[in-house]
Amino acid sequence: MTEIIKALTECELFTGISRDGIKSIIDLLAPDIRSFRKGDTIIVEGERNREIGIILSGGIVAQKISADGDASTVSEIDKNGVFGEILSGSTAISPVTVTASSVSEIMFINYDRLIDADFDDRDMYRRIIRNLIVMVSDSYFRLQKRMSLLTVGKLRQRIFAYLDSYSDAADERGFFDVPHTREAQASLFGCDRSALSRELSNMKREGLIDYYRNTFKILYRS
Amino acid sequence: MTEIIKALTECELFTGISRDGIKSIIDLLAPDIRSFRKGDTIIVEGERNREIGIILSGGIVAQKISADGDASTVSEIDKNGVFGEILSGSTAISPVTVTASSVSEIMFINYDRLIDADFDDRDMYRRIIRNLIVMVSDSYFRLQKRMSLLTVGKLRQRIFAYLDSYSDAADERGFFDVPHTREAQASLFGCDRSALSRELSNMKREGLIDYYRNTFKILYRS
DNA sequence: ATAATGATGTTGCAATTGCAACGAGGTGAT
DNA sequence: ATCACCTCGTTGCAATTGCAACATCATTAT
Repeated sequence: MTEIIKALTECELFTGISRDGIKSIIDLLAPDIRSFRKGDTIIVEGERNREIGIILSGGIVAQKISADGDASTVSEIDKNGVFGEILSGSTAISPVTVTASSVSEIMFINYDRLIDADFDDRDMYRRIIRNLIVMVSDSYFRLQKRMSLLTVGKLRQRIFAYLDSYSDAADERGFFDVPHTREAQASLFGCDRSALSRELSNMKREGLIDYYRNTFKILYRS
Repeated sequence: MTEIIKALTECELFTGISRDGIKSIIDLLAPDIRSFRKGDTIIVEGERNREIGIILSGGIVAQKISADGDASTVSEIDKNGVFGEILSGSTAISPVTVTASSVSEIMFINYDRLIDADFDDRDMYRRIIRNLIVMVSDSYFRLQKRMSLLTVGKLRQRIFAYLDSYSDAADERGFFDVPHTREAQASLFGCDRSALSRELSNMKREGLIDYYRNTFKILYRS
């Protein structure tokens, strides 16, 4: 039990709440804790879901099953991560199927029970509500930012927009790392991996950027 | 005052709350009501915002000002609509500039004051919180759906995905209307208007769809 | 060291799409 | 009715991108 509470202190939903506070919340909400083996289904695409999932150990993967049967991964979340919180609060049905990516232990907080709970400490209630709303709102803006990467005119502009967003962390020589593989980058830009490699080559040849694998440097911002 | 309350009953944030309830909320939160002339700035891109705006009359437009100075409209909201609620609850700065699209009267509810308010009626508080979260969560899924339109492989698939989402409202002959101009559709699909017109022609010629202007019919789903 | 595996770079070719320019139909104001 | 304006369709051409196949470079296991 103390083990669980310790894990929850690392969870965004409980930001700013003490261990004692978390303990009292657990007592009040009596959340389910369920175990999953790798590949077990947690949320089914097309169904409603009113549980906020907190990953105590292991991880999950959210996938969309296309009409022709193959699964495309939408997001992966690991220990201390939260999932299902946006869906719980919405009127929508799940756009994805969620499965365990490894042996996992997950705590489920019922959304309605959370909202309707009678907290003695109203400030603590407000704090959780604030945390919950921040998580959903920030997700919205992250998604919006990702979308802007997809809609900017040409591949080259998208690459620059992407590199810009990481260039803050450049070292004294101007080099910085990006966290995605070429394949993942291509998916962010909505293009083919080879098209991306090709355009990166072009930009290097034209003297606009320098790079090796995942380390980049912007030489000239067209 | 009764006029204002009547307007607020049409507002999503107050869904399920009686007029008396709305009145007591107004008394408690003492929201600002400000007037704007067409073109007046309400929210500035890059700044924080902690106010939920409710449009009592008139309308607003949210725009992104690109580096080369021209403004692209991100969204438009009219009477009884709400804006700024996602931004208020997030840690983000505004990605858009919001201006009045006509002479407008707007009520601003301070986010922190709303969350921290001491409601006598806790159920009413919960109701507003629920409404607020539903609005943000649903916005997330709307955005996600729009993004999926952009990322699906080919233009033709995107067109089908788009038409599908409106084909529920088909009449007995299978025709249905869509609410966007070609230009707006092209923007949704992230393509050129002429490319869209061309592909629509192709699909008509191949016998997959029939259409005239904004009225469509799906003949054969490839 | 060698082999196996995975990520990245390169390239030819074909298909898709962007761009620009123009024509046709529809709508509203005068 | 005429004109101005807006939306939509069409088309030629060039640029971009997708696809597929193969080469190179790194990393890890044996």
